[in-house]
Formats: sequence, C-alpha cells, structure tokens
Amino acid sequence: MLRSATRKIGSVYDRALAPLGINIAQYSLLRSVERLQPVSLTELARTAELDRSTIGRNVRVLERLGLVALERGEDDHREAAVNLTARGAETLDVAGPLWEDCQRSIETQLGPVRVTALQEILRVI
Amino acid sequence: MLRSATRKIGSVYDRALAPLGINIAQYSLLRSVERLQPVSLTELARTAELDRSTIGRNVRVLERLGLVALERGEDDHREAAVNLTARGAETLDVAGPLWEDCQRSIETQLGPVRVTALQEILRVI
DNA sequence: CTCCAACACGGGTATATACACCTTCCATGG
DNA sequence: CCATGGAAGGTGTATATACCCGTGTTGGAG
Repeated sequence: MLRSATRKIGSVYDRALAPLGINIAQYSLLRSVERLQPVSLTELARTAELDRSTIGRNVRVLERLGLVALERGEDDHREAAVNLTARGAETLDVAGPLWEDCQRSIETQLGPVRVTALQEILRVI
Repeated sequence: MLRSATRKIGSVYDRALAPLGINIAQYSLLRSVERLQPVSLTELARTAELDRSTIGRNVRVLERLGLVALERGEDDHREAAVNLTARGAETLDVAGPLWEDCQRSIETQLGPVRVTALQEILRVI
C-alpha cells in the first residue's frame, strides 16, 4: 500500500511537471544538484540514498535534456563535477511554484493533522 | 521524501524475501493472483492500480520463475487467465511469515502511534 | 619511489513502471 | 449477417532503480 500510494502521489507531481518535460525524480535530482553544485556522482548518490549507478544514469538524462553539465573534477580526475546549466536553473525557477501548488493541493486533501503525522513519520524512517 | 522512504522500506522487504528469489513487487502481485485467480491482466492492473502493460510484463517474470501459469480465457479468447502454480502457492506459504516478521519489525521501529497514523493516511490516499 | 588498496565511474543485466500504438477478438446495431 | 467500435493484450520506447564487475585514478604504506 505504501508503494501504491507513493506511485499515485508521484503521478500527481509528474503531471504537474509534465509541461516542463521533467518528472518527479528528475526534479528532485535537479534540486540536489542546485544545492550541492559542483557535486560528484558519489556525493549525489549518498545524499539521495540512491545507488551510484542509478545517479549516473539519471544525471546523464538530465545532461541530455541540457539541464546539467558534467565536467571532470579538477583535482581528482576520477570525480565528475555536476553543475546546473542556465536552462536547468530556469527550469527549477518555473518548476518550483508548480511543485508547491501540487504540494498544497495534496496537503489540503489530506488535512493538516495527517500532514503533520506524515512529516513526522518520514522524519523517523 | 516519500519516495525515498518507500524505497528504503521496500529494500527491507526485498532483503527479507531475497532467499525466495522474489522482491516486494512480485510478492504483492503474487498475492493478488492468489486472491483473484483465475484473473485477467486487466483485472490485476485495475486492482493494483498499475498500467496493464506493466502487469503484463511483471506477470511474465513470475511465469518465467514458475510461480504462475497463463492460459487463454475459455469464453473470451482475448483474456488471459492467470493462476498460481503449486510452486507459487508454496512460495507464498514461505513468504508470508517472512513478510509478517518484516512488517512487525518496521512497526516496532515506528511505534504504535505512527503506525496507526500511517495506516489512516494510506487509507485516505 | 613503487606498488597496492581504496575509491570514482562506467557498462552489463534485470526488474518496475508508464505511455503510445498495434493487433486481435467480441458484441451489437443496422 | 456483417461492419464497426470498444475491449484485452502485446510491443516499442523511455526512465528509475539496483547489483555486479571492470577500468582507471589516487594516495598512502613500505
């Protein structure tokens, strides 16, 4: 049931972000890049608690969309240095309000008591 | 955060079910088949609130694992009739206790108040 | 200075998931 | 009785995700 609920809620965000051509996972990752840039794939993976290879592939998708740029680390030539592009930053600017509308809408449907409870649960997990 | 939490909890179930060679999605689907058999792909999709094509592919995996059998519907030759195999039923018998141990362990970690709250939230979504 | 263990990525493989489109089959109106 | 619309599946494509293993780089032990 948790998985099903997450899928359903995710699809609401996906539909909201669809006009921008990105989905919820890409939005999340883009925000992480924004917050940590320049950032290595390993650090992104640690932050998002995702497998490194997953991050690598997802970042490549964002790169193909022109939303992030990948360079080699200056010091450590093993590392990638991921940064937002101008287009990536613009996308986040537009996506932010859409995201928040979505969030508000869902929170309204849930009601304040359940929202607080859910936040507390997610903090513990 | 919801997605991340779901991934984390899912991986706990995945590890618990790993000795049986199935994951949480497969376990879920297998339980649906058990409950509804003989069942069409469309009905499984409706029940699980998943795309029909997703169900089709996931059922094919279970079939390859020898846990379900697919036949053509007797009346309507478009329909598939999915049934558990003996091996599928055995797998569920063994998986049930593992699943419940997992559930209990997670509920213990969350605490009874949050468990109740979460159940209520999932019911609403 | 050299060599090796540890680290960062990349690619292979497999599953889960969705959407769009195609084929086949059924059921019904004319 | 037949044509056609709609239902059931299947396939192509794309992304998300994880695990395993290979390659190349770094940094530190000796």
